[in-house]
Amino acid sequence: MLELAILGLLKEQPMHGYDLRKRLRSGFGLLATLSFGSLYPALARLEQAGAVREYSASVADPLPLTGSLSGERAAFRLRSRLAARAPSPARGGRTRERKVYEITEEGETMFARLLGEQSSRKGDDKTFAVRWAFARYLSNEARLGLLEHQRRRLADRLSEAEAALGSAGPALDRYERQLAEHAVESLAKDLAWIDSLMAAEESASAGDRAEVGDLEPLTAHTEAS
Amino acid sequence: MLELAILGLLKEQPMHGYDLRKRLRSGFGLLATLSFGSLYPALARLEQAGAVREYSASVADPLPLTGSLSGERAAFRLRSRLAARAPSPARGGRTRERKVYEITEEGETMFARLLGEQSSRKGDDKTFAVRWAFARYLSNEARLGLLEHQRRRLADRLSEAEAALGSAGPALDRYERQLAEHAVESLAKDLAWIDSLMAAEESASAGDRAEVGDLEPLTAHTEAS
DNA sequence: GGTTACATGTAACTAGTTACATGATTAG
DNA sequence: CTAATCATGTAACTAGTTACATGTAACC
Repeated sequence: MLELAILGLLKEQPMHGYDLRKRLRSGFGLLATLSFGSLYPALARLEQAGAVREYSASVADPLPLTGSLSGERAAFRLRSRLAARAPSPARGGRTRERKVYEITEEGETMFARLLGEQSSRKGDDKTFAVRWAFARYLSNEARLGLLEHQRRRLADRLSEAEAALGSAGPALDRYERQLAEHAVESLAKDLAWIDSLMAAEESASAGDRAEVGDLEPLTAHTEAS
Repeated sequence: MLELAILGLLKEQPMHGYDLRKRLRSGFGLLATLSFGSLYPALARLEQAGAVREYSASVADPLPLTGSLSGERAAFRLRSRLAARAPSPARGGRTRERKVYEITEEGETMFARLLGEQSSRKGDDKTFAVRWAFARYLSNEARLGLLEHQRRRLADRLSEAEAALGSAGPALDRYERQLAEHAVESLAKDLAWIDSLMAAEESASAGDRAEVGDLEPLTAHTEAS
């Protein structure tokens, strides 16, 4: 899952570890506690597997993290600029070695595989969150499949939680009951969220097929960005 | 955390592994996927540490999982009954070996330590959930401390998530935004839940001190079970 | 001159997972 | 008689964590 997230971020833009961690922590709320102790080994594994390539960089100007250049082109320009640089940077520049990673062709393949690989064992909520963050790389059908899968998981957990409240309910003390009730509420809300995403996907899909007029077309194309 | 949950359940009643797993899966929504591969090693570790004691049992009548006998007394009666049984059970009885575990004095101490140990590193939501399930074993102050700790964690994550939506918001695609917005909503809801628990604790605490009349005493003693 | 943020990594540990292996009991 | 459920366990693996170790650069 961490691999998927790293590859997805590197797909947008080459980055070094420290920035990757910042993006991972803020971008996906659920990876909020990611530490270097897991990030760097993960990068090493990805490099070993040929999914990312690293070039040591000693750059005077920081990487354009807020830049609008997209993917491959940004990487290419950055490499060119780095290659053209003198080995000893100007005084006041950032001389500390930074390993900048970029995704390879193999990495792109791996990313696609990890993103699509939904039926297999892996399936916690964080994994779903990471996949959904990169849902733009999926086909409409794959997105719907992902949502259906997650919906089933949540529905199962919800009925288990409801059953637990129903059967063991009277025997629970106030704290256990507070916990069980909150679990049910949270799951119900997550489920409703998934349903809203599915509705949005379905109307977007209907819109794509230019079938306007049967599914409240007002909401079909108000999607931003 | 698994250790804490196991000890907490065994504190109520001796049990064997299979039942322990059922209780863990249904009782705490968050341990829903617990597998034997982690449960049995955990029991072995606890036994090694002297926190639980095991007696091989070959019982014809199933353990009274729904029984109303509490803790020590139930364990005592069960042991007595087992000791009095003939070694070869009647035909049709349950001859399969079942290892019934019970908590020891050392285990009680360990449970108390694990339950109170809040400031240390451990701190995911599941850990909080397990602790809250056993909140009846904590003092009023300890309960409030636990809630305050969890509140701080959630508030931090919420402001991070809000900041991410605010700063990176415009650059996010629709899927990333859906994710970020849902994260903010979920965290806000969890935070509100913690606040309601704190309010309930504070009024219960006020009620305990017999200071009626200053904190809307109507809600102070409506707590169930 | 000190604190904070940047930057990379390793070692030991925590806490689980899936897949496999085995076998008894019960319900249809 | 066969499938489901009960019951216990091991081996190999996954995916992280904290604590340690090291140093640079920017800010005040």
